[in-house]
Amino acid sequence: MIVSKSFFQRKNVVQIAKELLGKTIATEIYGQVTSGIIVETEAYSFRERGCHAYQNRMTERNRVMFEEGGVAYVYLCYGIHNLFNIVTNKSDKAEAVLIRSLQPVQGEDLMLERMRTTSLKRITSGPGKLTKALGIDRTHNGKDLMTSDLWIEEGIRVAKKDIVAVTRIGIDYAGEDAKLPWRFYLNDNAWVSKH
DNA sequence: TAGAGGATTGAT
DNA sequence: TCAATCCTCTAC
Repeated sequence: MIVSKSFFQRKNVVQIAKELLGKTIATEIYGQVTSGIIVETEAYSFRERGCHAYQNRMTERNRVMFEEGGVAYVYLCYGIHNLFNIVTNKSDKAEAVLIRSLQPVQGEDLMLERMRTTSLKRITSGPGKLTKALGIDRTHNGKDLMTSDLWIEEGIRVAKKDIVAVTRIGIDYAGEDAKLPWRFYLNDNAWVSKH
């Protein structure tokens, strides 16, 4: 079952980041489906410095963060990697959840081909890697997540005790906000990004 | 319009 | 520990 817009348009981005663990993200490109279970996420809000939209600063890049929840925010990081976020909350409340790691479910062969490797190990364990494995790039920026080529589905049930909350990665510049425990992952899951 | 740097990754 | 790599943002 596809996750509906109302799920993403709720106010609490941290809660949504937690609840996304266990759900499935899928793409269909040239008729070929690849998908994976979300095992690691991070929350971002206009209220804190780690966020591109901190203090409601809108730029050409982060414009879609100000749209209604349920669309994709994809941007290029370090000139090399596409990072995939799900925009949440109502319009003009710029919040999003970064998807950091997946556990492959469907289309493994195609993922291996895209990653130019023969081992499934760690193939989607990292925000830059999972976009490449699923074929997500900036052409998906602003796309509605209920469409036929990029969507979120219900997945596995996750127990609260299996969710670990820690600080986010790569936002040292955010000062005190870098200490927020807004990164979530499934305990003991082999597909979580290393760090 | 130039210059700096980044929500990363993989090799050394 | 460091380079790859290029787009975005800021300041001039």
